[in-house]
Amino acid sequence: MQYQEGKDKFIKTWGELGTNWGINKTMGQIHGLLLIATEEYTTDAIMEELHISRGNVNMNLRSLVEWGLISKVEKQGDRKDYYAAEKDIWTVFRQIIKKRKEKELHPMIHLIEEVSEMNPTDEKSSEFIKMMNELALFSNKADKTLDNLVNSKANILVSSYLKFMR
Amino acid sequence: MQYQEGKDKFIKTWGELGTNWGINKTMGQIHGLLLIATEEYTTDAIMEELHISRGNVNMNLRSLVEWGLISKVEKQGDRKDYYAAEKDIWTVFRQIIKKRKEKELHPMIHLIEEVSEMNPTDEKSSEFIKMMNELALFSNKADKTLDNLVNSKANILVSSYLKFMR
DNA sequence: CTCCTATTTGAGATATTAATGAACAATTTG
DNA sequence: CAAATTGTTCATTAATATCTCAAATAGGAG
Repeated sequence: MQYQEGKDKFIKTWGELGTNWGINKTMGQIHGLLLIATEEYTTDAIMEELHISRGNVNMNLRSLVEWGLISKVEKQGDRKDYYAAEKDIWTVFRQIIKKRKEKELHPMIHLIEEVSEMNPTDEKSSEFIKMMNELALFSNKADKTLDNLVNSKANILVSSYLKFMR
Repeated sequence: MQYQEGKDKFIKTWGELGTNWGINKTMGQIHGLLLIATEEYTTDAIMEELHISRGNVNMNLRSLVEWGLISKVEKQGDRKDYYAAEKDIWTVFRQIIKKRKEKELHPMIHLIEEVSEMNPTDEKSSEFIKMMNELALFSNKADKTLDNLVNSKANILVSSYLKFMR
C-alpha cells in the first residue's frame, strides 16, 4: 500500500470509528489527520485537506482540545493557530476513557443514587431496590477501577497487567 | 420517593443513558423496564407501558435478544412471546462489553492491520508506520484484556481485582 | 384448508444530530 | 483609523437515525 492511500484510508475510517465512540465523524477525521501528521496544522490546512467548512473545523478543534486529544501550538510571528495531536497512545486512550466515564458512567451513578431513596412496600418495590443496590455496587466499583486506570501514568495494559493476557 | 415515581424515572433515564452507549432510547427503556420487572412481558404490555408502536417494540426486543440482554420465555398454552431480562448485573455488563468490543475495537484493529502493510519511503510514511505499530500494540492488548474480562464467570470487579480499588 | 392471532417487514413520517455559510468579533498591520 | 486576516457563533440546511402504520408473513387451532 502506498502512503497516500494508507493515509486516506486511515483518516476516513478513523472518522467512521469515531461515530461508535461518542465522537462525530469530522472530529474523528481531524484527530486521525493530526495523529499521523509530522507537523502542526492550521484551520485552513485542515479545511483544504478534509474538504470541510471553517465553522465545522473550528467547532471540532474546540471539542478535541476539550477532550485533551489535541492542543493549540503558538508559533512565533504567526497569528494563525496551529494544532497538534497528543501522540502518546496511552495518554490518548486515558483521555477518552476519562471523558466516556463522565458521559456514560456518572449519569448512571447519579440516577441510581436518586431513585434508591425508597422504602420497600411490596414485592415490586423490593425487587426494584434490590436491583438498584446491585447496580450501585457495580457502577461504583467500575468507576473506581477506571479511575485507577486513568490516573496511572504508565501504560498499565502493557506493563503490570500482563499477567491477565495470553 | 414512591415506587411508581422511581420506576418511571429509572426507565426514562435508563433510555437516555442508552443513547450514550450505542443503544437507542427505546431499546434502553425496554431494557430498563424488564430489568426491574418481577414478571415477564409481552409485546402488548410493553407497548402499553411505554406508549410505543408494535413495530418499534418488536425491533428493539430483537436487538436486546441479539445483545444477550433479554431472552424469550415460552409459556404453556399461550401463543404470545414473553420476554425477561438477564438480571445478573455482571452478566449484563459482560454482554455489553462484548458487543461494544465488536463494534468499537475490532474495526479499529482491522483498519490498523490493513494500512500497516506499507514500506517506509520518507519521514511521513515512517511516522505513519510508527503510529500504526503503536496503535496495533495497544489495541491488541486491550482486546485481550477485555476478552479475559468478558470470559470470566465471576464478577472480577468485585472479587479478585479488589486490590486496584481504594 | 381456512380462520385467527401474533410477529415481522418496509415505506414514509418524524425527530435527532451534524455541517454549512454567512454574519459577527477580535486582532494585527499599514 | 481602515483594511485585512483570523477566529467564533449560530440560524439554516442536510444527513442520519428512529418510529409509526399498515400490509405481508408465519404458524397454530379447528
